[in-house]
Order: sequence, then structure tokens, then C-alpha cells
Amino acid sequence: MPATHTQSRFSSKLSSQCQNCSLSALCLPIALADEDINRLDQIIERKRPLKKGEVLFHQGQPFSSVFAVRTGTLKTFNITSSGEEQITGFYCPSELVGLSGIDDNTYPISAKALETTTVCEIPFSHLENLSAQIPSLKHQMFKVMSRKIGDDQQMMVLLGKKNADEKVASFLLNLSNRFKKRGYSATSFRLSMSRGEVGNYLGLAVETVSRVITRFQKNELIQVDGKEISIIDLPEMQKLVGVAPDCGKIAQF
Amino acid sequence: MPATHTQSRFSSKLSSQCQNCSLSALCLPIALADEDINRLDQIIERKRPLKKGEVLFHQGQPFSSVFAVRTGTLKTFNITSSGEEQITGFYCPSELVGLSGIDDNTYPISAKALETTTVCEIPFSHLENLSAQIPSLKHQMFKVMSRKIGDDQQMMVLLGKKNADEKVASFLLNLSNRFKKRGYSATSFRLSMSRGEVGNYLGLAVETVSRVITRFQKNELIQVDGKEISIIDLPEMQKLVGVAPDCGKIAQF
DNA sequence: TTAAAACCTTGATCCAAGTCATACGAACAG
DNA sequence: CTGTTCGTATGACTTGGATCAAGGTTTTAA
Repeated sequence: MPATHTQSRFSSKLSSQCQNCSLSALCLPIALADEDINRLDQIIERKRPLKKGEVLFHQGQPFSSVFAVRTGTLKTFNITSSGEEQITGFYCPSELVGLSGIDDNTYPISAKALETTTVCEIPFSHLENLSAQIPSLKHQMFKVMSRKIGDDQQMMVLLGKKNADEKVASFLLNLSNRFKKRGYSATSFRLSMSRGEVGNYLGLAVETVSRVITRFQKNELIQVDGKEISIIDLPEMQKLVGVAPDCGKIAQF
Repeated sequence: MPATHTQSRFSSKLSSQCQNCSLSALCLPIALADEDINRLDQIIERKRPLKKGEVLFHQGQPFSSVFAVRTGTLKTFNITSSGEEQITGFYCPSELVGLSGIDDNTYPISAKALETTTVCEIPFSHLENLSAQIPSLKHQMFKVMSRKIGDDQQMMVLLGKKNADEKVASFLLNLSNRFKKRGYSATSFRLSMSRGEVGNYLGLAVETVSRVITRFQKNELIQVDGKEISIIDLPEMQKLVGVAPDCGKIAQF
């Protein structure tokens, strides 16, 4: 399909990269002017792909940048004093990682690729400067961080109050929504994380995750083939996590 | 004690209010110029005190302001689809409430006073404008939100991985740290929330909270008289939550 | 291609914490 | 002041999910 013909002289090749890419969550919703997108684009460093298992940044390392996932998936985790890994989040394309490092100029978590993953590095000092010049960008930054706070609080509800079935169902529906939002199928997708990682994230043992998934399949809520998941009975799944039909956000982290 | 004598002509009575008050967490760490503090001060509305049980804002209500607690305590919570209350946080003096409302201009949680509580209302649009003029204020905003994200993630670790003893100990030490930070005793304080609210927050039944507290007292880790708590054996408590001696932040939400 | 390693599933058993029941003290509205 | 409600404590019982164990499958790397 041919590219749009009405490009301003500022919206170069770089600009169109930004428009297609992962950063859409950060910039597109506020409809930045072409010129502004271009300015944002110029501070971004596109990095070589990370291979599965490679680390983007380490817990404790000095904070310098936030990263937008372009393709692939990341997990963030920290190592507890007893040496176990605790996964704090999974990041899909268009999502921003590293925001929690701003506070004391140190990443409090590590980020590792679950599969081959490309990211855009956004040096934070540049982003901060630019956000002083582009008010809508600053507002968008606040929104992104605010949303993260709200989402994390929903996650707390999930961890504190829900049982294993509700946790796994919430997790699957959450992924489903995230895929849907960026144009992929909401009902059929591939888990890039292992059962063990899902369990770690949800506060469940591997065996429990496995059993719940098997049971969901027996009850014809989902169809499973290894890491491929199809959601068969979406309404029933939603009932399971306690989503009111008219209220997509609540109780779904 | 007499007030400082070297006030600029801009740092009026209002300014000195800000310096003593709850907002210190937001503005003092970055050492705003007197003039800037004054400007911040002028957008803040000081409200009549909330009585115990009064609601500051309701879940679903349009977002307009963030609030800094000056005295007293707030809890934030949301009502799940099944009608139960899920507490997502407690807010002590100097802490900011309502940041999660920025995202979609709606408060996703309610905030209610646990005791007589005074807050400063900071209209967000004004704050955002001002932050465009005072770069260090904008940076401070990012820091506050970033810290919240990091803290919430520690809370997830707590909810997902810790047992009842570790949860309650973490909770008490976290309060202890917050009191200490603003100059109160780190080892002797009053819980403004009920056992039920603690349990709700930590994902535990009331009875469990009660039993753990009783046990801690028997083991001479703490001394309890109703809502008054004294931490007797701080090192042992820290060992319980897995704090490395040289590392105050980790695993303590 | 194949061996090793990592991952997944299922069954059997166990225990931490939830639930139920009861009682007593504190707060509070009338 | 006083009855009612709310908060706290503690014991008895139950249970969801962890743990242990073992076998099958997929992925990885040589």
C-alpha cells in the first residue's frame, strides 16, 4: 500500500517510523503535530534487537532512558533478598518500560527479553526537555504514568483478593485486551512467557497454572495448543473475572 | 520557635505554610526558590477538615485535582463488581492522593478519611501549567509518580509472594519508615486503620491479622495496646521481611 | 540428528490461611 | 447513661493451592 502523499516537509522517513511504531501509545493519542513527532523522533535511538534472554537493563543500574517496546516482549522482575525472581510485569509492543527508574535515578527492576525483541531507547533527559517544549507531550507522559499507577493497583486487587481461576482468567483477558488494542486478534494469540513465568507473576505455583489452564480447556472456555491460546467463551471468561458487561476496565487490571 | 527571619518579599505567610506542610515531599526535596514555592502555594486550596468516614472523592467522579494530606490519614479503595471494598493504599501526611485519575480524567478509586484529616487541594490543570514554567517542579512530579510506580510494584511482590507474617511485618515496617521520614518516632505509633482494613489491604482475613499481631507480641517483636504499636525488636522484624541490613528499600514496599 | 535441558502435565499429600462460631471490650448514637 | 454496633481476640474446622513426585513433551544447542 502506498504511503500517504500529504507529508509536511518535516515528516521525514524518521517521522513515519514513529507513527507506525511502538510509541503510538505515548504520542499518537494526543495527535502531535507532524513537526513535534519529528522532534520526538530525533531523540529516539533505535537499538539492535535483543535476543531471547538478553537483559535490557539491570536492577540497580543507573537510570538513563525509558524504552518503548517495538516488537517482541519483555518481562521486568526483581531479585528478592532470598534470591528468587519476582516478575513485576510483561511488556508488549507500544508499552513503555523503565518509568520506575526516574525516582532515584536507578532502575529498581531488571528487564529481560522473552523472545527476540526490539526497543526504542528514549533518553529521559531529552524527553524531559522536549516535554517542556511540547505541553501535550508532557501531559501524555503524566497520563502514561498515571495509567500505570491505576493498572498496578488493579493488579494488587488481583493478587490480594482473587483465587487461582480468577487470576489466570484475568491474565488471559488482559493480554487479549492489549492485543486487541493494537489491532491483533483478541481471541487468538501466543503466550511468549512460560507457565512458570505466568505463575510467578500471578503469585501461583506452576502446577496450579497448568491445572487451571487444563480445566479451562475442559470446560470449553479456551482452546490451548502449547503456547497458542484461543479464547472460545469470552462472555463466560469475563463473568469469571467479574467484569460488568458495560464496564471493560474494572477488575481486569 | 521563631520563624526564619530571612524571608524574601514573595515568601508570605502562604509560603511558610507550604514549607511546613504536607507538600514538602513534592517541593522541598528539590529546593524550589522561595518565589517558586510562593507560586505553587497560590494555586493550592486548603480545605475544611474531613471528619472520619467522609469521602474526599468518589470512584468514577471526574478528575480535577490531586490532594496532599496535611494531617490525618486517608485510605483509597475501589468497589469490586461483587460489591466488596478493596483498599489500595493508605496516605499519611505529605503524601499525594489522586494521581491515578490523570489518565482518563476520572478517579478510578475513592478516598475516605480514617480520622479527622486535612488536605490541600491542588487543581491539576494549574499544577500542570506551573510545571511547564518550573522545570524542577515538573521533574519532581515525574519523580513522585515514578516512586509510586516502584512502591506499588514492591506491594505486588508482597501480595504475591509473602506469607501472613511477612505481610504484617512489612506493613508495620513500612509505616515505621514513613513516620520516621517525617520526623516522628519510627518505633512507636498509632494505627489509624482497623485490623480489618489492614487485612483487606494485605490480602488477609481479619482473624489472621489479629493472630499474627498477637504472636508478634508473644515473641516480643512488638508491644501492642489496641491501636498503639511499639516495635521492640526492629532487627528481628527486618530479618522477617527479608531486608538486607545495608539496603533499606528492597522488599519493604 | 540427537542428547540434554527446560518446560509442561497430572496425581497424591500436606499445610497456611480462610471460614465459622463465640465472646468480650470500646466507641458511639440516642 | 445505656443499648447497639463495631472492632478485636481466640478456638475449631475446612480448604485452596503449595509441595512433592514422576513421566511426557518441546526447545535448544552441539
